[in-house]
Amino acid sequence: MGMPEIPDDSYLRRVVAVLGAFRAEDGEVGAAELARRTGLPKSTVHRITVALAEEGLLERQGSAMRLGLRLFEIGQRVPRQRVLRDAALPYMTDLREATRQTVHLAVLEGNEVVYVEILGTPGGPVMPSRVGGRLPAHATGVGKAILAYSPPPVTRAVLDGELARLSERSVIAPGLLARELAGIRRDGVAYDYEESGRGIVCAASPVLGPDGEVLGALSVSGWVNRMRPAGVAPAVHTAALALSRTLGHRDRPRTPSTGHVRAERGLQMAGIGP
Amino acid sequence: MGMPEIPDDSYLRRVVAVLGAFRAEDGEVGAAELARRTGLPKSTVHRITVALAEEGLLERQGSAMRLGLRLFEIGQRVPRQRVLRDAALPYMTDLREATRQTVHLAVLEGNEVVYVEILGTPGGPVMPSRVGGRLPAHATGVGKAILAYSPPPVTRAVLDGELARLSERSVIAPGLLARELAGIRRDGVAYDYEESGRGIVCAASPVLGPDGEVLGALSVSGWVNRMRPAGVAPAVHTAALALSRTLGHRDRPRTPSTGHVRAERGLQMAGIGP
DNA sequence: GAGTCGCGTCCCATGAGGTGGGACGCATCC
DNA sequence: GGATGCGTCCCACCTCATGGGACGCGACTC
Repeated sequence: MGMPEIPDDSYLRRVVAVLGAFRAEDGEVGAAELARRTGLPKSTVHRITVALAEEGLLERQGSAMRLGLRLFEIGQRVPRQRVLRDAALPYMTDLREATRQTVHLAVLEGNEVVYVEILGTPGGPVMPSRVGGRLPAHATGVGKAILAYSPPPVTRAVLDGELARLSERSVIAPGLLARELAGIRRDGVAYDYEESGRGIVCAASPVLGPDGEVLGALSVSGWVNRMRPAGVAPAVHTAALALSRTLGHRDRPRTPSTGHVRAERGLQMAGIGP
Repeated sequence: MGMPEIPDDSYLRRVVAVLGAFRAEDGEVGAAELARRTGLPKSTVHRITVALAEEGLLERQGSAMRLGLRLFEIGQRVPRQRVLRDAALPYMTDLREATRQTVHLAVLEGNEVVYVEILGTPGGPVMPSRVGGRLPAHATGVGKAILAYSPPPVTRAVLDGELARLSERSVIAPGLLARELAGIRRDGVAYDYEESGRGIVCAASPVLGPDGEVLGALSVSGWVNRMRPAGVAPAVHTAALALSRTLGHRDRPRTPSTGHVRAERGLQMAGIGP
């Protein structure tokens, strides 16, 4: 009866668990705290942190430790974010210049979006988003834009999963969300009316790759009483289309099932680099 | 005779070696290529990459693999870059606005600087620097600014180490470099006259923390015939001083040995928060 | 079409090394 | 002084990483 103590061990899993135990807010953390967060024996955490520090992935200041700079270096080499960010940055600055609002660039990972770059504005609202941070895809503008152009299995997984609410206006009804995604596919623009946070609205558009696959999304966000989503939508849409084109996209954005998709080749946007 | 085959194994070291084998330029890499770069047996690399993919640190597209988005997420949580970057960004945009040149933010790691943030300009030169990339500290403006305010042992290690040349004007004479660092301590500004790359000049100033310890450096770079380093120096110096003040620095920047240094507490800039 | 090369994958006997409960010293707090 | 938390270290057990080699595959060459 019952799982035999979870056979799911392996050294690497524990190491990653320790690294993942560091939260975005905290700087230095003690070994005991890490043991508590990971559920690993104190002794094991101690040994792992010592080993990680030897490799430079962790920095030890006496007995307190924090994530090492080497992790930042490696993280900046991740193609999914680097290629997209490098290509998108000029368009993002244009977008901020034109709209005077906060500009977001995000990609999808599972049921969530990961923010790759954010260009803020001096007087803008404090967004719940952080570079490298995650938010439920269904409750954000960028997330809905990506989901609308994702392969059916991906979209279905989100619709069938748990739809958490970020604010009282978050759309958490699967049917309603599915219908909204259809509308986004038709317009090429997704809206967020205070669904990700109080007082924050947003317009977003998908960024498509060479084979019509969605790579991420751009968005413009601002205070509900200082920005009209429909007003900035053309700018966001245009910027996303232009960015898609520089990334090699040829067709007009359509339903993923339409068009001549060469799915076998995958993203293969490897050689774009410097 | 000679080293007995390097007893220096350990699983973790190999795992980190595999992750480090990914270069900034390349997107997807094969297992055989990784084995070649790391010097590890093909069989070992295969097993490690499979394990890494299970943890999400690597993404496998068929048989090709690339660094996973999770590494980017973790990398963005590294305090050394996050706290500094968040605090510096406003000053950096001001600096770019005022000078219309490329602005750099970097920290020291060993004998090299790691670039934390770069604000480029449309018409500016292509710099050898990349966010998350490394360059020899002694051959860059930011590097010399940091070294000038670093603890003696750190500076000595660089002076005694190998001083590689990035260009024909790189300062690679230890004595000359030491004298230049003394001048930087006096002025609060470091210059780079085509020492890091052809046609590129730069002015840099150190960013100091609460206890007078150097956290990093700001710089402004541009074409040698379109920017006068001495002209932008006051702006860079001012921005660095202002940034240092927001980070809790109280005294005027002096030689690290001067002033009431409370070194025991270390950086401890943990709680500055999100 | 036979040969060759490089690739990713898988197997398996060996032993290196990760495991974790527990002990220890040390601070801090009541 | 007792209690609680911390980081560190030890050591007998046994899991699991090791890497040489075999295999199938596709892409070339002669």
